[in-house]
Amino acid sequence: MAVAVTTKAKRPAPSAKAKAALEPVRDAERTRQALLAAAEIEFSTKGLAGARVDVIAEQAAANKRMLYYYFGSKEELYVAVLERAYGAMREAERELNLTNLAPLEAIRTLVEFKFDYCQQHQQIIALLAGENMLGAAYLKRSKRLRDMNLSLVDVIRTVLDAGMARGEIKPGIDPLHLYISMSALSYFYFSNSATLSVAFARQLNSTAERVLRRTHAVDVIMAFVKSA
Amino acid sequence: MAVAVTTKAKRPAPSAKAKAALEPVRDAERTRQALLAAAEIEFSTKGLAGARVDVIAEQAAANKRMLYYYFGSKEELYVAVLERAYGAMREAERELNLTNLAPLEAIRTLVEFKFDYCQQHQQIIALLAGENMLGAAYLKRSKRLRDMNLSLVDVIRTVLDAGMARGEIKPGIDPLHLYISMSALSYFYFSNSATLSVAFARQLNSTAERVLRRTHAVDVIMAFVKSA
Amino acid sequence: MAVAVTTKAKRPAPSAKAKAALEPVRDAERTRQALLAAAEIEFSTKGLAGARVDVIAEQAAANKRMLYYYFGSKEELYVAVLERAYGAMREAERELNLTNLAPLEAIRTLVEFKFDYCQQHQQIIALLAGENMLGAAYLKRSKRLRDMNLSLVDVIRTVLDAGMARGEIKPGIDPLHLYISMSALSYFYFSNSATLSVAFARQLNSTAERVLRRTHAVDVIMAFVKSA
Amino acid sequence: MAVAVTTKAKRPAPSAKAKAALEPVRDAERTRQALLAAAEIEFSTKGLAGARVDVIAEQAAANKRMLYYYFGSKEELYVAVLERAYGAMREAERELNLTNLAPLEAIRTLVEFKFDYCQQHQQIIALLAGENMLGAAYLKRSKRLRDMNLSLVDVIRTVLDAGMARGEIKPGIDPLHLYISMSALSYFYFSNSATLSVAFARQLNSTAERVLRRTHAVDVIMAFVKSA
DNA sequence: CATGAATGAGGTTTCATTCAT
DNA sequence: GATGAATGAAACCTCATTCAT
Repeated sequence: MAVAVTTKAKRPAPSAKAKAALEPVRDAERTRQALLAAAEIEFSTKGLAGARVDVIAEQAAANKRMLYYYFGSKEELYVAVLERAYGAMREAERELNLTNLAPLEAIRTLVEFKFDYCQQHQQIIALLAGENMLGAAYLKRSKRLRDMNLSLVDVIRTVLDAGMARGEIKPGIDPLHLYISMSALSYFYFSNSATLSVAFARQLNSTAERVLRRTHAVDVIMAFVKSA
Repeated sequence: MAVAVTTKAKRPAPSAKAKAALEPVRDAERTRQALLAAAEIEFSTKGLAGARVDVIAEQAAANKRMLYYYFGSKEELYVAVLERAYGAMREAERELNLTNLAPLEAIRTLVEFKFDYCQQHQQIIALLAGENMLGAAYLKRSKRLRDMNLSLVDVIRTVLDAGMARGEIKPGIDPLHLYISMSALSYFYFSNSATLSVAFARQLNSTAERVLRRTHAVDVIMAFVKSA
Repeated sequence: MAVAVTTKAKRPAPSAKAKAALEPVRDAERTRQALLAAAEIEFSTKGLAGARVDVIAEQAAANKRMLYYYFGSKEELYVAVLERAYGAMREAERELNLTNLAPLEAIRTLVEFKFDYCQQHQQIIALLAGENMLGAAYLKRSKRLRDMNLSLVDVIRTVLDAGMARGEIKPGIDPLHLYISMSALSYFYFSNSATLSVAFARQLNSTAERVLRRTHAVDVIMAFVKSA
Repeated sequence: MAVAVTTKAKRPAPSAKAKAALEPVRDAERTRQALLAAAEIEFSTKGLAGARVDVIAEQAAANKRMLYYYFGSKEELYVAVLERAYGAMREAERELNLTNLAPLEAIRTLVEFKFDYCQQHQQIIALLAGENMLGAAYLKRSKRLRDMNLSLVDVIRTVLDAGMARGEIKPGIDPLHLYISMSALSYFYFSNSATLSVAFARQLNSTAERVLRRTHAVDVIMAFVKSA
């Protein structure tokens, strides 16, 4: 979804003339992006092993050969998808500028952001689920991904300290585990909604349920961080 | 035949008569269980699509044909694994007898139970992750699994009501979402430990880290349910 | 040709009953041999790169899957073919017992043997030609082949020494280069008969021509070794 | 365009006019030759089937499209390579002027020439080996190659007759088979040096070994032709 | 109940070749 | 003359499954 938009945004429909002059790539980039987008869907719904190269090519309206032309192999395409999705998530986190907000406001914002990002990028959740099943083998392999250090934890630490100084946030909170909890409350809801819905015979994907969940997640975290 | 000899060798030679009557049954069950155990590992580490029938048979020290003899197909074996793992988890939850405890104690117990169960059965987490990627297609298909209704939510509701009556637990908590949060705080930590460890360059699987996490999970939930 | 004979020789048409009892292999060995035989033809006429796995399977009246079942990969099958052909050649050389003959007789016998073996196993010539184009990469890789040390050179040395002692053979002949020359005179005639026939517009494969060549090869070597 | 710039850079900037007229032709020929050279290496090391069009183009620093532009197809390029190499060899033989030499000197010269040519053009040996595996199919197909009749045999016949007349060369030698033997003694040594080196655990490519071989080849042939 | 051999459908990958610029 | 992108056929290989014993 967001991917297609991003891609489109890159080429502001050039005139026929301009195109001839400025576009040395024919449609290389477009094809690449189409393959990535199709692959993201395929990998996130079927996993690395279950994904089919033919399906990806077909969905990208590209030739199967192109997939190898641009990415080398199914696995390398998978890594490319992972890198892009993971990188985008990190990038989004980095752009939050939480330190500009009041501490409690920053915490609330982050929880809501996590929830919204999960909702808007459910493929990433599935992608990560698959990657975790494989022991993060491909994430480890990718230099680009390993290097994306999560400075967000530092930001959280700063926020917690500021809140403590103000007496609004209780002391002794581990910023990493707080981050994990904030992620967990949203991620798990989306990642396991299928089995949960069956188990509880309650449609957890509904809009009403989501509103409920978002509020709940915020409440849980806020109750935890506030000083008594 | 050589086959019979091999089989016999496995345990103290019983009388010829007893052997004819009892042995095949027990060995059959043993083979079945070996296949299930091997399959659980294979499916939970590779997913349904990535799992290999040959590997399962080999790991079970059984013949591939037996797999089909007992389970019919790879998918049916997968469902059997799922049913067993999921059923066991439900069974464990049912045996908790939370209503015998004081409300806050019951909540704490449940959170700790969730954490401990996740830790002790990490294959189930991976299994569920895979199943969720597939939209819970097989869980839906299994009559046995659909019928395992989660009465635990009712138990939680009862506990919450009792706590409210005592003034120990704040009102307005949705028992289902509380259950999801309790699960999430432990499940996510285990299910995503591989990618989280890479992302934060911090070994989240260590014993020290686990102790930390368990306490943290309890703290988060307790802070949330307690009346202000 | 010889291959098929060898294979057949291994199973003296058992009665239906005996077969059931004695053959635990179903047709494993037969299938393996059929694949090897078909592969030898395919590899020797098309080379490793040009050979087609499908063709080999079809010619062996086997399923393509069996090829991988027994040999693992096209390359490993190629090595198996090479090992068998090369090993057989060495074995044949080893069985010559040249030291029992008078020196000059031994030399003549060896030249004639080389010629006859080349004629009877022209696939090996083509196989070796292909392998040499690849820099003997696979021959080097095969432990079995590397270990087949050519003691024949030692035999030749012994023969030359005996001949010198008798005054029948001239001194100073390098046994290795003599062996290479004996091989060359026959090998080259067969290995290059296709291009030579075109170049000289003379059908070098004819029986008449072969008789001529055999005599010629013997004459050249005998003239060389005899003391003046 | 960038292309023109690159091209220009290759040599001393000619006048604009001259450039338009002369450059394309010369560069065309240069590209053609680069492709032929790269193809010779590729075909001689991998064979027709194993050779890769991409590799040839890349090694020639040319575009793959050019390969098709100039040669039409991989096979036609192969034939072009074969024609060039084979033609050059024949041409070299033709320029020997053996009839100007004394008979025995002529024979010796030819053997040495064969050896030296093999050593200096080992790609041709590999090329011919590949072509022979294919039954000389492409050599047959090429009109140019078929027409290069090997008049050398006639020269040899003349030399032999002259030698016989002088009483220096023994009678009854078939000039074609003598030619084949002279070729064989050198060709086989080079064509099979890879497998021979492995088989005898002796590095046959060394300079010392080559000197030995050259002398040996001459000795063998001279011993054969000389009248007793 | 158990096993090794066999199979066909389908998966990933490679290749020579051509198109559009 | 030259180039990067694109293609379809076919190559090698894998997999779940079944047969014959």
